[in-house]
Amino acid sequence: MNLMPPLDFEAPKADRDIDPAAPPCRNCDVVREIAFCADLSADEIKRLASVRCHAQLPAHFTIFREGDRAEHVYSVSHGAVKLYKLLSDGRRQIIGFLFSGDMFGLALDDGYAYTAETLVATQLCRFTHRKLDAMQGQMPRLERRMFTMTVKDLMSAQEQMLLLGRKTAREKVATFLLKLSRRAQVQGLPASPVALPMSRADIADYLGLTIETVSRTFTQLKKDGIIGLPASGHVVLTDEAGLKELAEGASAA
Amino acid sequence: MNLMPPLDFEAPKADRDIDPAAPPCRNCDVVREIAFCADLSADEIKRLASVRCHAQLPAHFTIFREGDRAEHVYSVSHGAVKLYKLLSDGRRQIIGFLFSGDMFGLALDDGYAYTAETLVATQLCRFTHRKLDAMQGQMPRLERRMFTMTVKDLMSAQEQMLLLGRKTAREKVATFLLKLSRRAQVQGLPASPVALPMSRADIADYLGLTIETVSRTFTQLKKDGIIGLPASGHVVLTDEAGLKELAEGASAA
DNA sequence: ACATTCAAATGATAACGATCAAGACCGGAA
DNA sequence: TTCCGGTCTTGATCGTTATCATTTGAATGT
Repeated sequence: MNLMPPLDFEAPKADRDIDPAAPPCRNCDVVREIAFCADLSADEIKRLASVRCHAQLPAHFTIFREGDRAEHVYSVSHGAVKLYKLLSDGRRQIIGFLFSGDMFGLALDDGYAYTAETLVATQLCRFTHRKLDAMQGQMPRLERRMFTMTVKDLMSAQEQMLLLGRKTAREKVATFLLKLSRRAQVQGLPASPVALPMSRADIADYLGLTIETVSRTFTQLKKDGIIGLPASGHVVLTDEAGLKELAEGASAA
Repeated sequence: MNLMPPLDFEAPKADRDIDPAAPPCRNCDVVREIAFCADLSADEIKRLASVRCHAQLPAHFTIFREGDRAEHVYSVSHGAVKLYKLLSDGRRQIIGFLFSGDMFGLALDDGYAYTAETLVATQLCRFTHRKLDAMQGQMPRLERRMFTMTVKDLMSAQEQMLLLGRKTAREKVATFLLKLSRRAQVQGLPASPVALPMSRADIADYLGLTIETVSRTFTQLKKDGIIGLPASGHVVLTDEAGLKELAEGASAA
Protein backbone atom coordinates (compact mmCIF):
# COMPACT_ATOMS: atom_id res chain seq x y z
CA MET A 1 0.00 0.00 0.00
CA ASN A 2 1.01 3.60 -0.45
CA LEU A 3 3.12 2.60 -3.38
CA MET A 4 0.96 4.70 -5.62
CA PRO A 5 -0.41 7.49 -3.49
CA PRO A 6 -3.67 8.50 -5.10
CA LEU A 7 -3.35 12.03 -3.81
CA ASP A 8 -0.65 14.07 -2.27
CA PHE A 9 0.40 17.58 -1.46
CA GLU A 10 2.28 18.04 -4.67
CA ALA A 11 -0.94 17.79 -6.64
CA PRO A 12 -2.04 21.38 -7.30
CA LYS A 13 -5.59 20.12 -7.14
CA ALA A 14 -5.57 20.50 -3.39
CA ASP A 15 -4.76 24.17 -3.66
CA ARG A 16 -7.36 24.77 -6.26
CA ASP A 17 -9.97 23.52 -3.84
CA ILE A 18 -9.41 26.53 -1.67
CA ASP A 19 -11.12 29.69 -2.81
CA PRO A 20 -8.33 32.27 -2.77
CA ALA A 21 -10.85 35.05 -2.29
CA ALA A 22 -12.35 33.52 0.81
CA PRO A 23 -11.06 34.64 4.18
CA PRO A 24 -8.06 32.42 4.74
CA CYS A 25 -8.70 29.33 6.84
CA ARG A 26 -12.44 29.80 6.57
CA ASN A 27 -12.47 26.17 5.48
CA CYS A 28 -11.38 25.16 8.91
CA ASP A 29 -14.53 26.20 10.72
CA VAL A 30 -14.42 24.85 14.23
CA VAL A 31 -10.81 23.86 13.91
CA ARG A 32 -9.82 27.49 13.75
CA GLU A 33 -10.72 27.76 17.41
CA ILE A 34 -8.39 25.05 18.66
CA ALA A 35 -5.68 24.62 16.05
CA PHE A 36 -2.42 26.46 16.21
CA CYS A 37 -3.81 29.04 13.84
CA ALA A 38 -6.22 30.02 16.60
CA ASP A 39 -5.68 33.22 18.49
CA LEU A 40 -3.93 34.99 15.64
CA SER A 41 -4.56 38.45 14.30
CA ALA A 42 -6.17 38.79 10.90
CA ASP A 43 -2.86 39.88 9.47
CA GLU A 44 -1.07 36.92 10.95
CA ILE A 45 -3.60 34.50 9.56
CA LYS A 46 -3.25 36.05 6.16
CA ARG A 47 0.50 35.76 6.26
CA LEU A 48 0.31 32.21 7.54
CA ALA A 49 -2.18 31.27 4.87
CA SER A 50 0.23 32.43 2.20
CA VAL A 51 2.61 29.61 3.05
CA ARG A 52 -0.06 27.06 3.72
CA CYS A 53 -0.94 24.08 1.63
CA HIS A 54 -4.10 22.13 2.16
CA ALA A 55 -4.66 18.50 1.22
CA GLN A 56 -7.21 15.77 1.43
CA LEU A 57 -5.69 12.36 2.03
CA PRO A 58 -7.28 8.91 1.99
CA ALA A 59 -7.29 6.53 4.94
CA HIS A 60 -4.12 4.58 5.75
CA PHE A 61 -1.94 6.99 3.86
CA THR A 62 1.67 7.50 4.94
CA ILE A 63 2.31 11.23 5.26
CA PHE A 64 6.00 10.85 6.04
CA ARG A 65 8.34 8.27 7.45
CA GLU A 66 10.69 8.24 10.39
CA GLY A 67 14.02 9.55 9.12
CA ASP A 68 12.61 11.48 6.16
CA ARG A 69 13.93 15.00 5.78
CA ALA A 70 11.65 17.09 7.98
CA GLU A 71 10.50 19.86 5.69
CA HIS A 72 6.98 20.48 6.91
CA VAL A 73 4.81 20.97 9.95
CA TYR A 74 1.23 19.77 9.75
CA SER A 75 -2.05 20.62 11.34
CA VAL A 76 -5.00 18.27 11.21
CA SER A 77 -8.12 19.98 9.88
CA HIS A 78 -10.41 16.97 9.82
CA GLY A 79 -9.78 13.31 10.34
CA ALA A 80 -7.31 11.33 12.40
CA VAL A 81 -3.62 10.53 12.24
CA LYS A 82 -1.32 8.18 14.09
CA LEU A 83 2.37 8.72 14.80
CA TYR A 84 4.65 5.77 15.47
CA LYS A 85 8.21 4.62 15.92
CA LEU A 86 9.61 1.24 14.94
CA LEU A 87 12.34 -1.04 16.22
CA SER A 88 14.51 -2.85 13.68
CA ASP A 89 12.60 -6.10 14.08
CA GLY A 90 9.23 -4.51 13.47
CA ARG A 91 8.03 -3.90 16.99
CA ARG A 92 6.01 -0.71 16.90
CA GLN A 93 5.09 1.96 19.40
CA ILE A 94 2.36 4.42 18.54
CA ILE A 95 3.26 7.66 20.25
CA GLY A 96 0.08 9.52 19.51
CA PHE A 97 -3.32 9.63 17.88
CA LEU A 98 -4.08 13.07 16.48
CA PHE A 99 -7.40 14.70 15.66
CA SER A 100 -8.73 18.03 14.43
CA GLY A 101 -6.58 20.90 15.58
CA ASP A 102 -3.55 18.81 16.48
CA MET A 103 -0.14 19.67 15.15
CA PHE A 104 2.73 17.37 14.17
CA GLY A 105 5.98 17.27 12.26
CA LEU A 106 8.25 19.35 14.48
CA ALA A 107 11.81 18.10 14.31
CA LEU A 108 15.24 19.30 15.25
CA ASP A 109 17.85 17.36 13.33
CA ASP A 110 16.33 17.59 9.92
CA GLY A 111 14.77 14.17 10.21
CA TYR A 112 11.34 13.19 11.45
CA ALA A 113 11.56 11.08 14.59
CA TYR A 114 8.43 9.12 13.75
CA THR A 115 6.20 7.99 10.92
CA ALA A 116 2.84 9.71 10.37
CA GLU A 117 -0.09 7.89 8.83
CA THR A 118 -3.75 8.72 8.41
CA LEU A 119 -6.28 6.50 10.17
CA VAL A 120 -9.22 7.69 8.10
CA ALA A 121 -9.72 10.11 5.22
CA THR A 122 -8.07 13.26 6.51
CA GLN A 123 -7.63 16.91 5.64
CA LEU A 124 -4.36 18.51 6.56
CA CYS A 125 -2.77 21.94 6.50
CA ARG A 126 0.90 21.87 5.68
CA PHE A 127 3.52 24.53 6.38
CA THR A 128 7.11 24.62 5.32
CA HIS A 129 9.59 24.76 8.19
CA ARG A 130 11.87 26.95 6.15
CA LYS A 131 9.21 29.52 5.46
CA LEU A 132 7.95 29.50 9.02
CA ASP A 133 11.50 30.02 10.24
CA ALA A 134 11.89 32.89 7.82
CA MET A 135 8.93 34.61 9.44
CA GLN A 136 10.45 34.07 12.84
CA GLY A 137 9.91 37.06 15.07
CA GLN A 138 7.13 38.42 12.91
CA MET A 139 4.39 36.25 14.33
CA PRO A 140 4.91 36.13 18.06
CA ARG A 141 1.48 34.76 18.77
CA LEU A 142 1.95 31.86 16.40
CA GLU A 143 5.28 31.02 17.95
CA ARG A 144 3.81 31.19 21.39
CA ARG A 145 0.91 29.01 20.39
CA MET A 146 3.20 26.39 18.91
CA PHE A 147 5.24 26.49 22.08
CA THR A 148 2.17 26.01 24.25
CA MET A 149 0.97 23.13 22.12
CA THR A 150 4.36 21.48 22.35
CA VAL A 151 4.35 21.81 26.14
CA LYS A 152 0.92 20.19 26.14
CA ASP A 153 2.21 17.38 23.95
CA LEU A 154 5.11 16.89 26.32
CA MET A 155 2.81 16.65 29.31
CA SER A 156 0.65 14.20 27.46
CA ALA A 157 3.74 12.15 26.63
CA GLN A 158 4.67 12.10 30.30
CA GLU A 159 1.22 10.83 31.19
CA GLN A 160 1.70 8.12 28.62
CA MET A 161 5.04 7.15 30.15
CA LEU A 162 3.26 6.61 33.46
CA LEU A 163 0.72 4.47 31.65
CA LEU A 164 3.26 2.41 29.74
CA GLY A 165 5.61 1.90 32.62
CA ARG A 166 3.30 1.38 35.54
CA LYS A 167 -0.30 0.64 34.64
CA THR A 168 -1.93 -2.78 34.20
CA ALA A 169 -3.65 -3.78 30.97
CA ARG A 170 -7.04 -2.97 32.48
CA GLU A 171 -5.88 0.43 33.65
CA LYS A 172 -4.28 1.16 30.32
CA VAL A 173 -7.45 0.47 28.39
CA ALA A 174 -9.57 2.46 30.85
CA THR A 175 -7.22 5.43 30.57
CA PHE A 176 -7.25 5.19 26.81
CA LEU A 177 -11.03 5.19 26.56
CA LEU A 178 -11.34 8.17 28.89
CA LYS A 179 -8.75 10.09 26.93
CA LEU A 180 -10.59 9.43 23.68
CA SER A 181 -13.86 10.46 25.28
CA ARG A 182 -12.45 13.76 26.55
CA ARG A 183 -10.90 14.40 23.20
CA ALA A 184 -14.24 13.83 21.49
CA GLN A 185 -15.84 16.36 23.83
CA VAL A 186 -13.26 18.99 22.91
CA GLN A 187 -14.44 18.56 19.35
CA GLY A 188 -18.04 19.03 20.38
CA LEU A 189 -18.89 15.36 20.11
CA PRO A 190 -20.76 13.43 22.80
CA ALA A 191 -18.64 11.94 25.58
CA SER A 192 -20.20 8.57 25.52
CA PRO A 193 -20.59 6.65 22.37
CA VAL A 194 -16.92 7.10 21.53
CA ALA A 195 -15.72 6.31 18.03
CA LEU A 196 -12.55 4.23 17.72
CA PRO A 197 -11.16 5.04 14.29
CA MET A 198 -8.15 2.82 14.92
CA SER A 199 -7.71 -0.94 14.81
CA ARG A 200 -7.08 -3.22 17.77
CA ALA A 201 -3.50 -3.52 16.57
CA ASP A 202 -3.13 0.25 16.75
CA ILE A 203 -4.58 0.35 20.25
CA ALA A 204 -2.25 -2.44 21.31
CA ASP A 205 0.78 -0.64 19.92
CA TYR A 206 -0.31 2.55 21.64
CA LEU A 207 -0.75 0.89 25.03
CA GLY A 208 2.22 -1.45 24.94
CA LEU A 209 0.04 -4.57 24.79
CA THR A 210 -0.88 -7.24 22.25
CA ILE A 211 -4.02 -7.34 20.14
CA GLU A 212 -5.28 -10.31 22.14
CA THR A 213 -4.88 -8.59 25.48
CA VAL A 214 -6.66 -5.48 24.23
CA SER A 215 -9.51 -7.60 22.92
CA ARG A 216 -9.80 -9.62 26.13
CA THR A 217 -9.71 -6.48 28.24
CA PHE A 218 -12.53 -4.91 26.24
CA THR A 219 -14.55 -8.08 26.75
CA GLN A 220 -13.86 -8.07 30.50
CA LEU A 221 -14.79 -4.41 30.91
CA LYS A 222 -18.00 -5.15 29.06
CA LYS A 223 -18.75 -8.15 31.30
CA ASP A 224 -18.14 -5.94 34.32
CA GLY A 225 -20.71 -3.48 33.03
CA ILE A 226 -18.17 -0.67 32.71
CA ILE A 227 -18.43 -0.27 28.97
CA GLY A 228 -20.71 -1.32 26.15
CA LEU A 229 -19.64 -2.49 22.72
CA PRO A 230 -22.66 -1.81 20.50
CA ALA A 231 -20.86 -1.98 17.18
CA SER A 232 -17.36 -2.44 15.90
CA GLY A 233 -15.51 0.83 16.27
CA HIS A 234 -17.74 2.24 18.98
CA VAL A 235 -17.65 2.10 22.78
CA VAL A 236 -20.25 3.26 25.27
CA LEU A 237 -18.85 4.46 28.59
CA THR A 238 -21.54 2.91 30.79
CA ASP A 239 -19.75 3.55 34.07
CA GLU A 240 -17.54 6.56 33.61
CA ALA A 241 -16.80 6.86 37.33
CA GLY A 242 -15.67 3.25 37.40
CA LEU A 243 -13.44 3.88 34.42
CA LYS A 244 -11.90 6.88 36.11
CA GLU A 245 -11.14 4.89 39.24
CA LEU A 246 -9.52 2.22 37.14
CA ALA A 247 -7.52 4.72 35.14
CA GLU A 248 -6.07 6.32 38.26
CA GLY A 249 -5.04 2.97 39.67
CA ALA A 250 -7.54 2.44 42.47
CA SER A 251 -6.37 -1.14 42.98
CA ALA A 252 -9.76 -2.67 43.73
CA ALA A 253 -12.82 -2.42 41.48
CA MET B 1 13.09 13.71 55.08
CA ASN B 2 12.56 17.13 53.66
CA LEU B 3 10.50 18.05 56.66
CA MET B 4 13.08 20.61 57.62
CA PRO B 5 14.73 21.70 54.43
CA PRO B 6 18.20 22.87 55.41
CA LEU B 7 18.36 25.28 52.50
CA ASP B 8 15.89 26.70 50.08
CA PHE B 9 15.30 29.44 47.60
CA GLU B 10 13.61 31.69 50.09
CA ALA B 11 16.81 31.98 52.07
CA PRO B 12 18.47 35.21 50.92
CA LYS B 13 21.77 33.52 51.54
CA ALA B 14 21.67 32.00 48.09
CA ASP B 15 21.47 35.40 46.48
CA ARG B 16 24.26 36.80 48.55
CA ASP B 17 26.52 34.10 47.18
CA ILE B 18 26.34 35.67 43.76
CA ASP B 19 28.60 38.62 43.22
CA PRO B 20 26.25 41.25 41.78
CA ALA B 21 29.18 42.96 40.09
CA ALA B 22 30.24 39.85 38.21
CA PRO B 23 29.01 39.36 34.67
CA PRO B 24 25.67 37.66 35.12
CA CYS B 25 25.73 33.90 34.86
CA ARG B 26 29.49 33.84 35.04
CA ASN B 27 28.98 31.29 37.79
CA CYS B 28 27.61 28.90 35.28
CA ASP B 29 30.83 28.36 33.34
CA VAL B 30 30.33 25.51 30.96
CA VAL B 31 26.64 25.37 31.59
CA ARG B 32 26.24 28.71 29.90
CA GLU B 33 27.01 26.98 26.62
CA ILE B 34 24.24 24.43 26.78
CA ALA B 35 21.61 25.77 29.14
CA PHE B 36 18.68 27.76 27.93
CA CYS B 37 20.57 30.92 28.78
CA ALA B 38 22.95 30.00 25.99
CA ASP B 39 22.87 31.88 22.73
CA LEU B 40 21.55 35.10 24.26
CA SER B 41 22.77 38.63 23.71
CA ALA B 42 24.56 40.35 26.58
CA ASP B 43 21.52 42.52 27.12
CA GLU B 44 19.21 39.54 27.24
CA ILE B 45 21.40 37.76 29.75
CA LYS B 46 21.44 40.83 31.90
CA ARG B 47 17.70 41.12 31.82
CA LEU B 48 17.27 37.44 32.46
CA ALA B 49 19.70 37.57 35.36
CA SER B 50 17.62 40.26 37.00
CA VAL B 51 14.80 37.81 37.57
CA ARG B 52 17.01 34.88 38.36
CA CYS B 53 17.51 33.25 41.71
CA HIS B 54 20.28 30.80 42.33
CA ALA B 55 20.30 28.10 44.98
CA GLN B 56 22.34 25.23 46.26
CA LEU B 57 20.26 22.27 47.36
CA PRO B 58 21.28 19.09 49.19
CA ALA B 59 20.77 15.60 47.80
CA HIS B 60 17.30 14.04 47.95
CA PHE B 61 15.63 17.40 48.30
CA THR B 62 12.11 17.87 46.96
CA ILE B 63 12.05 21.00 44.80
CA PHE B 64 8.31 20.89 44.16
CA ARG B 65 5.53 18.36 44.12
CA GLU B 66 3.07 17.27 41.49
CA GLY B 67 0.06 19.56 41.81
CA ASP B 68 1.91 22.44 43.47
CA ARG B 69 1.19 25.84 41.99
CA ALA B 70 3.66 26.17 39.13
CA GLU B 71 5.36 29.47 39.79
CA HIS B 72 8.87 28.83 38.57
CA VAL B 73 10.94 27.39 35.80
CA TYR B 74 14.28 25.89 36.71
CA SER B 75 17.58 25.29 35.05
CA VAL B 76 20.12 22.85 36.45
CA SER B 77 23.55 24.47 36.88
CA HIS B 78 25.31 21.56 38.52
CA GLY B 79 24.06 18.27 39.88
CA ALA B 80 21.22 15.97 38.97
CA VAL B 81 17.46 15.98 39.33
CA LYS B 82 14.72 13.41 38.80
CA LEU B 83 11.14 14.12 37.77
CA TYR B 84 8.38 11.64 38.56
CA LYS B 85 4.67 11.02 38.59
CA LEU B 86 2.77 8.85 41.07
CA LEU B 87 -0.34 6.72 40.96
CA SER B 88 -2.66 6.81 43.96
CA ASP B 89 -1.33 3.53 45.31
CA GLY B 90 2.28 4.64 45.20
CA ARG B 91 3.39 3.20 41.89
CA ARG B 92 5.91 5.63 40.49
CA GLN B 93 7.16 6.51 37.03
CA ILE B 94 10.28 8.59 36.67
CA ILE B 95 9.84 10.65 33.53
CA GLY B 96 13.31 12.09 33.39
CA PHE B 97 16.75 12.44 34.88
CA LEU B 98 18.13 15.94 34.42
CA PHE B 99 21.70 17.20 34.45
CA SER B 100 23.61 20.43 33.93
CA GLY B 101 21.89 22.66 31.42
CA ASP B 102 18.54 20.93 31.55
CA MET B 103 15.38 22.89 32.16
CA PHE B 104 12.22 21.87 34.01
CA GLY B 105 9.09 23.27 35.59
CA LEU B 106 7.10 24.30 32.53
CA ALA B 107 3.38 23.90 33.15
CA LEU B 108 0.16 25.01 31.58
CA ASP B 109 -2.62 24.74 34.10
CA ASP B 110 -0.94 26.38 37.01
CA GLY B 111 0.03 23.08 38.55
CA TYR B 112 3.20 21.06 38.08
CA ALA B 113 2.47 17.75 36.39
CA TYR B 114 5.29 15.97 38.23
CA THR B 115 7.42 16.05 41.33
CA ALA B 116 11.03 17.25 41.10
CA GLU B 117 13.70 15.98 43.45
CA THR B 118 17.48 16.30 43.56
CA LEU B 119 19.53 13.12 43.24
CA VAL B 120 22.71 14.69 44.57
CA ALA B 121 23.73 18.10 45.88
CA THR B 122 22.55 20.42 43.13
CA GLN B 123 22.76 24.04 42.05
CA LEU B 124 19.74 25.48 40.32
CA CYS B 125 18.74 28.69 38.62
CA ARG B 126 15.14 29.64 39.21
CA PHE B 127 12.95 31.98 37.17
CA THR B 128 9.46 33.17 37.90
CA HIS B 129 6.92 32.26 35.24
CA ARG B 130 5.09 35.50 35.83
CA LYS B 131 8.17 37.61 35.25
CA LEU B 132 9.22 35.62 32.22
CA ASP B 133 5.76 36.03 30.78
CA ALA B 134 5.94 39.75 31.43
CA MET B 135 9.05 39.92 29.28
CA GLN B 136 7.33 38.02 26.54
CA GLY B 137 8.25 39.36 23.14
CA GLN B 138 11.28 41.16 24.45
CA MET B 139 13.58 38.18 24.44
CA PRO B 140 12.90 36.30 21.23
CA ARG B 141 16.03 34.22 21.43
CA LEU B 142 15.20 33.00 24.91
CA GLU B 143 11.72 32.03 23.85
CA ARG B 144 13.05 30.24 20.83
CA ARG B 145 15.61 28.42 22.92
CA MET B 146 13.00 27.28 25.40
CA PHE B 147 10.85 26.11 22.52
CA THR B 148 13.71 24.14 21.01
CA MET B 149 14.53 22.55 24.35
CA THR B 150 10.90 21.56 24.81
CA VAL B 151 10.80 19.97 21.37
CA LYS B 152 13.92 18.03 22.32
CA ASP B 153 12.29 16.93 25.57
CA LEU B 154 9.25 15.81 23.62
CA MET B 155 11.35 13.74 21.24
CA SER B 156 13.16 12.22 24.17
CA ALA B 157 9.82 11.38 25.77
CA GLN B 158 8.73 9.69 22.56
CA GLU B 159 11.90 7.59 22.58
CA GLN B 160 11.09 6.63 26.13
CA MET B 161 7.57 5.58 25.14
CA LEU B 162 9.09 3.19 22.62
CA LEU B 163 11.33 1.85 25.36
CA LEU B 164 8.57 1.47 27.94
CA GLY B 165 6.05 -0.03 25.58
CA ARG B 166 8.10 -2.31 23.42
CA LYS B 167 11.57 -3.08 24.72
CA THR B 168 12.62 -6.02 26.88
CA ALA B 169 14.30 -5.57 30.24
CA ARG B 170 17.69 -6.19 28.69
CA GLU B 171 17.07 -3.68 25.91
CA LYS B 172 15.76 -1.13 28.37
CA VAL B 173 18.86 -1.29 30.53
CA ALA B 174 21.15 -1.16 27.50
CA THR B 175 19.35 1.90 26.15
CA PHE B 176 19.51 3.55 29.53
CA LEU B 177 23.26 3.06 29.90
CA LEU B 178 23.93 4.39 26.42
CA LYS B 179 21.78 7.43 27.04
CA LEU B 180 23.63 8.19 30.27
CA SER B 181 26.94 7.73 28.52
CA ARG B 182 26.04 10.14 25.72
CA ARG B 183 24.75 12.61 28.23
CA ALA B 184 28.04 12.43 30.13
CA GLN B 185 29.91 13.18 26.91
CA VAL B 186 27.83 16.29 26.30
CA GLN B 187 29.09 17.51 29.64
CA GLY B 188 32.66 16.81 28.65
CA LEU B 189 32.93 13.67 30.75
CA PRO B 190 34.33 10.37 29.47
CA ALA B 191 31.89 8.08 27.72
CA SER B 192 32.87 4.96 29.50
CA PRO B 193 33.09 4.83 33.20
CA VAL B 194 29.60 6.22 33.55
CA ALA B 195 28.42 7.48 36.91
CA LEU B 196 24.99 6.38 38.09
CA PRO B 197 23.90 9.01 40.60
CA MET B 198 20.54 7.29 41.03
CA SER B 199 19.52 4.19 42.98
CA ARG B 200 18.37 0.88 41.51
CA ALA B 201 14.86 1.84 42.57
CA ASP B 202 15.11 5.03 40.52
CA ILE B 203 16.39 3.14 37.50
CA ALA B 204 13.58 0.61 37.87
CA ASP B 205 10.95 3.35 38.05
CA TYR B 206 12.48 5.01 35.01
CA LEU B 207 12.48 1.84 32.92
CA GLY B 208 9.17 0.40 34.04
CA LEU B 209 10.83 -2.54 35.81
CA THR B 210 11.41 -3.70 39.38
CA ILE B 211 14.57 -3.26 41.40
CA GLU B 212 15.24 -6.99 41.20
CA THR B 213 14.97 -7.13 37.43
CA VAL B 214 17.30 -4.16 37.04
CA SER B 215 19.81 -5.79 39.36
CA ARG B 216 19.60 -9.14 37.60
CA THR B 217 19.95 -7.49 34.20
CA PHE B 218 23.08 -5.65 35.27
CA THR B 219 24.51 -8.93 36.50
CA GLN B 220 23.68 -10.66 33.22
CA LEU B 221 25.18 -7.92 31.08
CA LYS B 222 28.30 -8.15 33.18
CA LYS B 223 28.45 -11.94 32.77
CA ASP B 224 28.08 -11.46 29.02
CA GLY B 225 31.07 -9.14 29.03
CA ILE B 226 29.05 -6.18 27.80
CA ILE B 227 29.54 -4.00 30.85
CA GLY B 228 31.73 -3.87 33.92
CA LEU B 229 30.63 -2.97 37.44
CA PRO B 230 33.82 -1.79 39.13
CA ALA B 231 32.17 0.01 42.00
CA SER B 232 28.72 0.84 43.18
CA GLY B 233 27.41 3.74 41.17
CA HIS B 234 29.71 3.23 38.20
CA VAL B 235 29.43 1.23 35.01
CA VAL B 236 32.06 0.56 32.37
CA LEU B 237 30.75 0.15 28.85
CA THR B 238 33.03 -2.70 27.82
CA ASP B 239 31.24 -3.49 24.58
CA GLU B 240 29.56 -0.33 23.38
CA ALA B 241 28.72 -1.80 20.00
CA GLY B 242 27.00 -4.71 21.68
CA LEU B 243 25.06 -2.34 23.85
CA LYS B 244 23.93 -0.37 20.82
CA GLU B 245 22.74 -3.51 19.08
CA LEU B 246 20.80 -4.48 22.16
CA ALA B 247 19.31 -1.04 22.56
CA GLU B 248 18.00 -0.97 19.00
CA GLY B 249 16.38 -4.34 19.43
CA ALA B 250 18.62 -6.59 17.36
CA SER B 251 16.84 -9.70 18.62
CA ALA B 252 19.89 -11.93 18.85
CA ALA B 253 23.09 -11.07 20.72
C1' DA C 1 37.12 -3.46 65.04
C1' DC C 2 32.28 -4.26 65.38
C1' DA C 3 27.40 -3.29 65.28
C1' DT C 4 23.82 -1.10 62.66
C1' DT C 5 21.46 0.12 58.65
C1' DC C 6 20.21 0.41 54.11
C1' DA C 7 20.99 -0.78 49.26
C1' DA C 8 21.96 -4.38 46.12
C1' DA C 9 22.23 -9.10 44.70
C1' DT C 10 20.43 -13.62 44.53
C1' DG C 11 17.05 -17.38 44.95
C1' DA C 12 12.30 -19.51 44.64
C1' DT C 13 7.81 -19.08 43.07
C1' DA C 14 3.81 -16.87 40.99
C1' DA C 15 1.23 -14.06 37.81
C1' DC C 16 0.19 -11.17 34.12
C1' DG C 17 0.37 -10.70 29.66
C1' DA C 18 2.53 -12.90 25.38
C1' DT C 19 2.43 -16.41 22.19
C1' DC C 20 0.39 -19.98 19.52
C1' DA C 21 -3.82 -21.69 17.52
C1' DA C 22 -8.64 -21.87 16.21
C1' DG C 23 -12.92 -20.09 15.33
C1' DA C 24 -16.36 -16.15 14.85
C1' DC C 25 -17.67 -12.16 12.65
C1' DC C 26 -17.92 -8.58 9.24
C1' DG C 27 -17.64 -6.33 4.83
C1' DG C 28 -16.85 -6.44 0.01
C1' DA C 29 -16.94 -8.72 -4.61
C1' DA C 30 -18.70 -11.83 -7.87
C1' DT D 1 -26.63 -15.36 -2.07
C1' DT D 2 -21.79 -17.36 -1.36
C1' DC D 3 -17.10 -16.94 -1.12
C1' DC D 4 -13.01 -14.64 0.40
C1' DG D 5 -9.99 -11.62 3.02
C1' DG D 6 -9.44 -9.41 6.77
C1' DT D 7 -10.04 -8.18 11.77
C1' DC D 8 -11.63 -9.42 16.08
C1' DT D 9 -12.56 -12.76 19.67
C1' DT D 10 -11.75 -16.72 22.37
C1' DG D 11 -9.04 -20.68 24.13
C1' DA D 12 -4.73 -23.15 25.77
C1' DT D 13 -0.15 -22.78 27.07
C1' DC D 14 4.27 -20.57 27.81
C1' DG D 15 7.63 -17.19 29.42
C1' DT D 16 9.28 -12.86 31.05
C1' DT D 17 9.10 -10.22 34.68
C1' DA D 18 6.93 -9.42 39.30
C1' DT D 19 6.64 -10.83 43.87
C1' DC D 20 8.22 -12.71 48.08
C1' DA D 21 12.14 -14.08 50.88
C1' DT D 22 16.86 -14.20 52.10
C1' DT D 23 21.71 -13.19 51.80
C1' DT D 24 25.46 -10.28 50.71
C1' DG D 25 27.72 -6.09 50.72
C1' DA D 26 28.94 -1.40 51.58
C1' DA D 27 28.72 2.78 54.22
C1' DT D 28 28.24 5.02 58.85
C1' DG D 29 28.89 5.55 63.50
C1' DT D 30 30.52 4.03 68.14
